[in-house]
Amino acid sequence: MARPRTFNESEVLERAVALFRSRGFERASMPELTAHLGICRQSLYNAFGDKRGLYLAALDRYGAREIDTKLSQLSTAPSPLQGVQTLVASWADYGAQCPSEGCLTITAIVDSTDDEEARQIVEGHVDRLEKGIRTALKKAQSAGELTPTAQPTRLARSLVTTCYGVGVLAKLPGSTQRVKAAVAEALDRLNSFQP
Amino acid sequence: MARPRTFNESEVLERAVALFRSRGFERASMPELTAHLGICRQSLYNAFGDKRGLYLAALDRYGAREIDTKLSQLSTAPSPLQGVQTLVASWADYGAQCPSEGCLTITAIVDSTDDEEARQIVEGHVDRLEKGIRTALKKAQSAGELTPTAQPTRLARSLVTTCYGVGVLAKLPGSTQRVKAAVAEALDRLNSFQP
DNA sequence: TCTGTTTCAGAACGCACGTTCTAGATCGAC
DNA sequence: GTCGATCTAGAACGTGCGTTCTGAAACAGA
Repeated sequence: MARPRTFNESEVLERAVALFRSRGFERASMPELTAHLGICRQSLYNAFGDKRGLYLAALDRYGAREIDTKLSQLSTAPSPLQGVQTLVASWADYGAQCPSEGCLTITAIVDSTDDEEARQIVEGHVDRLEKGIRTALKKAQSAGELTPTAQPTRLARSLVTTCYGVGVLAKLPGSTQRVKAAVAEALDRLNSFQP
Repeated sequence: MARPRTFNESEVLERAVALFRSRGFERASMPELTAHLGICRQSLYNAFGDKRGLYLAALDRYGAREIDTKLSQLSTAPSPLQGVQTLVASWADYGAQCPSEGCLTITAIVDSTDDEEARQIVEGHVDRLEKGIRTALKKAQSAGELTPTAQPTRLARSLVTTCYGVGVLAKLPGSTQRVKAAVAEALDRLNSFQP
């Protein structure tokens, strides 16, 4: 009876993510969105309610995928500490990224301060990243990769802060060296707790 | 012949800074601006050209004042190292700030990616902060407050990144502990280079 | 084939925006 | 007092926005 959806909602969402990343929520207009998403206005409204609904869905999709990617570096590493090292080192890649591919989470933090729902979505992603790092650091400590004097919780919190600092400054073309330095310092700090 | 300006342009600019901080560039509408600035539309256009002109002026004013404040902590301290320590420690205050008082520099970095002029303004401020810290660290090293193994340039770059990471996460209500941890870690890292 | 939903293209809606214009009041300089 | 620029208040401009509506085409299930 009912005709199933013909367009791929997941692909549409990914394209929305891309546009929101490069244009932001306000500047990404509905005409632009429909053009890049490959579906007409009406289908978009049927699927996501309105522009903000699409944005929240894109925000959640982006954050989940981003954090998944980061955390997978922890689980696939030979050891917990090496996992964190790999993860932190990978942040240096942000320095070489195209400015139009900035972190959507950071964008949302900055200009969705008055959108409680958006805030909760991004806060969830940040928390998840921090938790993943903290867990890995605790494992590393238990495994003897870190000295007992290391403070996994504090370290994890600090590393997350560095991560988002890198995410912001990477948007400034002249910050390549800053990003590299921040990553190098974070790694040195981490390694200073090795026995 | 000519009648001098009656309103205080400096005060107007400060009020513009406050509104742009809490609302962002796009959301701060002209009616809102004229209401909060205490001058009428026409005067605003005469003085600043247009909305973007006012924004750039506010951005520059904010950044200059912000960096001035930070750097003054370096110059008034008993020693170069204590100056940096005081400066870094003060970033923890961001954690307790009202969300509507976020860093305008960060806002500009995030949603003025395609405004070359705005980008240059904020890049100048970031550079100035980094340079101030680097100079202080070099002085500290020369004075024997830091070991010869410390790398002032790299440290300064890393600290600036931490500063802006703190600035972003401070906008998330649940980040008080993260901000504190980042500051504490940065201080520990700094102090680890003391002879 | 029929039926009912989805998709499409595009027109149309109301609204808020940044900006410009008009006209009168204000006030320092001459 | 006169001149000329500045400030005020408010109407009005055009534009682009998000959204809704219209009607026809596409297409899966009965």
